[in-house]
Amino acid sequence: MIRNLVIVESPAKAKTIEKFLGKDFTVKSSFGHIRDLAKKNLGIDIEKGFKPEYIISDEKKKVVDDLRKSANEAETVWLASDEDREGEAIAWHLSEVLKLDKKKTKRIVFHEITKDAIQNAIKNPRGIDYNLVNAQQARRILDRLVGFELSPILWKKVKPALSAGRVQSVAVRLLVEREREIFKFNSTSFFKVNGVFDGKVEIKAELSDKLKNLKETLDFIESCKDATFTISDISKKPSKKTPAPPFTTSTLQQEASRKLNFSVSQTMTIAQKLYEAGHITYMRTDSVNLSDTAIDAAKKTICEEFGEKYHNPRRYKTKSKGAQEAHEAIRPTYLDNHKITGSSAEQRLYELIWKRTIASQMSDASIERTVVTINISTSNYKFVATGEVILFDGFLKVYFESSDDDSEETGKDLLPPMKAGQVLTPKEIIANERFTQRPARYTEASLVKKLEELGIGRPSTYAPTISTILNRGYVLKEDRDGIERKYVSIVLKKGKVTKEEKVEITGSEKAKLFPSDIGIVVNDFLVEYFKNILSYNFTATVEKEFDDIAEGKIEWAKMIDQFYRPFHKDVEKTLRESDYSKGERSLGPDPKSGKEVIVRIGRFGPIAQIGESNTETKEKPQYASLLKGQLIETITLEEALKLFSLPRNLGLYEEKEVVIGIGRFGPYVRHASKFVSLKKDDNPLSIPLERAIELIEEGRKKEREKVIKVFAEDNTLQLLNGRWGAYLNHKGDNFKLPKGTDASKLTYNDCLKIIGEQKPTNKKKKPQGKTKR
DNA sequence: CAGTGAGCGAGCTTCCGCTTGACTT
Repeated sequence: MIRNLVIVESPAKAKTIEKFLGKDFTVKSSFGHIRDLAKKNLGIDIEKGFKPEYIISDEKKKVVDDLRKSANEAETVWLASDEDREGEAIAWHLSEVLKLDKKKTKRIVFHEITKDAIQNAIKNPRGIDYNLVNAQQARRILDRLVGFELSPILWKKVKPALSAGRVQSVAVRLLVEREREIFKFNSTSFFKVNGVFDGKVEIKAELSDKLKNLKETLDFIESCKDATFTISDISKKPSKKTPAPPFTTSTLQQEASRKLNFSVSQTMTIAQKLYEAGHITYMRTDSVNLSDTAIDAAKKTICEEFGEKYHNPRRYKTKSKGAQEAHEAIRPTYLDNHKITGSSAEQRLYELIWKRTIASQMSDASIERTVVTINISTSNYKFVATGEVILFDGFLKVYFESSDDDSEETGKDLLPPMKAGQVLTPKEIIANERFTQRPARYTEASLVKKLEELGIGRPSTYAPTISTILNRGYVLKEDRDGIERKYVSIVLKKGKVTKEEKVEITGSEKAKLFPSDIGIVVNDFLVEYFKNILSYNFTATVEKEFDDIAEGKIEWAKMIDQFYRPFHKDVEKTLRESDYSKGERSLGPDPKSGKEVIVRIGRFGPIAQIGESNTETKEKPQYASLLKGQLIETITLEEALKLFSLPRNLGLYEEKEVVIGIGRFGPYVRHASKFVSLKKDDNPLSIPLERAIELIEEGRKKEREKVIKVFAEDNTLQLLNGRWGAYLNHKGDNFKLPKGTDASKLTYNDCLKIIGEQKPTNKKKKPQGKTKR
């Protein structure tokens, strides 16, 4: 017999709460939403006022059955999901699905997981807020309508199995537009002049202005030969630095990316582990709020470890409006725990969270900036030396937030004592040609930051959204090598001016997001026909209306109707009038044949094509796939023509032809009817025979190592080496080895046992298998 | 490891936000 059943969203939260409530209360979890719109036929009856059809998915049936059983037994059911739109909807779905009797059902919310807060909530129950529920239903239905009406248009007009949605399509748009800014960007050069002056310590100064061109720079450097350098002014300015607020999902993803090189999904998986182990508070939150308990604990830790003057209590306000303070910021549950046990990634992420939280409750750092101005007797330009002294480190003792732009660090060293009027002797004056910087490509984390600024997506969806646009092939996450760039360097040393041309590497990228051709074509198509939904403020606009529904100012079905009618008209018009979209672009005539060279999206990806097929003359065009990194939008005629040199015969090896080509899995070398993929750095257009042979041999070695053991008793049973280590193969079925098995020691009987006990891992998905995002 | 939308053709793909496992060749 259960007297009181409390239902929350997450099992970890259930466990914590149960401790506070005593034995009269049983706490269970709904594991998020328990039902959703049916996937067939939209799941919405548009004719009947957008009536939603909700379905409990197979995975959730067990959870629901269990909850139903407990609810029937219970005297009182307490629905304790979050206070926001989604949480209210969860409570409502529960009350509907479990057919809860209103008299014995109570809705409660708490803002903090503490004994007091929870007991207080129990004392102040309320009913379900149907306006809030309706706002959620409107959000859900709008997203379904947009996603399930736009995606099929893409299947017909671009390519099957593509997708579009309120969030993902705007994310792709951001990347496409940034890439276009980069195409268009024209870098201009200027000269930056640095002076090094003698002193007890070297004094490094920078010319206050950038010089426009080479002539001006040479004139200036010449003029420095006979110049006197005098300190004209020394000013000292106090300044301070303030700690960043505690982590939200988005800021945690950004810092873990910058400081630890984690992808956003890695960060979330590790944070989930920390949460389940009880080390940190909930990791999906947009709140920067710390509980009173946490603020007190931080005070204690800071005072004990660093002293009272390092402590400065602060309360942070979440910028995104609304009553979303249901969650706290992401923080350690026990602030006196500096470190935890766990994997190295877990430890590092925990430490980051600990430092950020502690720092947010520490004093400002106070800094003194010294600016020394140095006059040049032969010029109106001035040198400026900047020094920084930290007078009090404050929060900097534990933590400093990184920033995205990796601009060159300017020398902010300690300056030696100096006084105005002092004459300085130049040791060296260097003018280097510099270039204006193109806009930066997005990383996963900087894209999340941008989406959050636009109010698009939620903490629980940032990582899945990135996976979606990667999985659809709209976006590639890649490293790119930089290119060499020449620059001029002029040095004045010991009265002599030398001019030199130097080379630097520029534009290299690591783990950056690049839009693909398909991403660009889909984006352009959607922007042309659905400008409204693709606009950056579409979400903000509809959010306002959802808020109005939540406040009872408008009726949800009316809002949806007003959106849907014009939208659906656009959908029909687009299906009727738009052309098949393959991103075609003409590059001009082929110098050999005079036929037109075009690039476009083909059935299997972007291709270049010479000539057109002609049914009368039975003429067929030539085709060649584009290489990785080449885009329809930017490829030149010369680059495209080079692609037609594939497949290319490099010569003979062991009396058989070595051929380079591009296939389904990218560039390959073929030899004796075996295929080996080229490595990332190999260019199929220029790879030499020796390197190809190297790859062939590598391929042979791998194949030799692939088979660990074949059993004499049954040669269809093999132990093989795969991407994730050893596995068993039997007549085409694969089997996982139990954890910690030493593959080389397995006997025939051991293997038979494994096969008997396990299901093959490579079987086709169940017909009703869940979709992976 | 081909092919580069017609031209036999069923039925499928897809959204966003809540939550965890199950699972990966």
